[in-house]
Amino acid sequence: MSAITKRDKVMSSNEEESELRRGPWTLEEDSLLIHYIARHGEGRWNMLAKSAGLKRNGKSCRLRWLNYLKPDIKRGNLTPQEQLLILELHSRWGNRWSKIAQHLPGRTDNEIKNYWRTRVQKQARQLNIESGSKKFIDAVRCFWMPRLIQQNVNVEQKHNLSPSTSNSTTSYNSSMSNTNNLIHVSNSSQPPIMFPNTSSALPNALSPSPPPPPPPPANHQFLSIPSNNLVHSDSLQFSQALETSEVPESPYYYYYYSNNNNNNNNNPIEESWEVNENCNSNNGYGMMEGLNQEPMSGMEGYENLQYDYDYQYQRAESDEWVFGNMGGDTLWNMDTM
DNA sequence: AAGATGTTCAACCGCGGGCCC
DNA sequence: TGGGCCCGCGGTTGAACATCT
Repeated sequence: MSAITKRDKVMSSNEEESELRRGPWTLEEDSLLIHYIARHGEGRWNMLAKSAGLKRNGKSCRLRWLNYLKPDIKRGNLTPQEQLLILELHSRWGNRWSKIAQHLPGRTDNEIKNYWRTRVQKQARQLNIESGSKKFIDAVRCFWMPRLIQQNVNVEQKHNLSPSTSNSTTSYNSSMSNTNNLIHVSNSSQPPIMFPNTSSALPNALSPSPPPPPPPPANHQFLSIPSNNLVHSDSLQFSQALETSEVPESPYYYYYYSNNNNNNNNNPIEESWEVNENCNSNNGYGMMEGLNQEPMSGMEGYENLQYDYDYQYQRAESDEWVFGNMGGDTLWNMDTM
């Protein structure tokens, strides 16, 4: 018999290709795939597709299984905790969707990617900031993340985990505990903020507190948001931005983000989010007080810190939130989150 | 009510890496 | 060592649905 030429193979392959179905999966196809994998397991997708009697290529079967049919796929909207984790991990790893997805059980890389493109990038467009830019990451960390944390608090209050009244001027006491696979960041009058601790998410929140964050750079521009917007509105106008740079008056509270480069273990997540209490005057943060002090003063001893801080300040007295590194008339719409 | 526009997300595509022969 | 195959990843598309005008 004549040998099968490469051309024959290509033609045969093309004929098969033309018979392959594309587009949305039918219930029948889903059923075939589910039952075949239940009996034989997954993998070897091209062979699987043929053996299962599916007129699909292996890639399509794999995608359908991993992104839709697999039993442990989680359905429904991303929770604030999940959104927070995505923002955090993306700021660390960029578009490494599968890597990010590994830390959100039941969520697929495709889902996370879609979330990023449809929600997060939309916000970036509305803010007129290039997503992925330093400015955008700042905005995410300084504004979006705290809002998600606030959402967490609201959700947990709703579930009566810790009945209490919300009081945004309450000081955080930095107490932390680790129970039930959750990291708790709690304070005396609000329910704990919980980060999922799956795959050691944000594990270093339990490590000893790093040194206090530096004061904002002298060239930081601050925007102030009236507290009634913060509390009641889902759509915050940034147009009330202060025109001039201003160091926030203390007392204030901040979230800070530390990138602990001293930690040389193999844990892929090296950062921690912590909520700290500020600190009136005589505690090492005193350089933050007052508008007339040189913002960079008080940095002695911190020059060589291997921490990369981002921070958000809240004035306890005025209940205003002040953000660093943002400018322009912008709108951040929480409705789309 | 209907067409235009915007949004979401399942599915496809191309590419690169790893493995095997 | 190079070619073929498989797998997984990130980017992109387009159908379905929602909202706006």
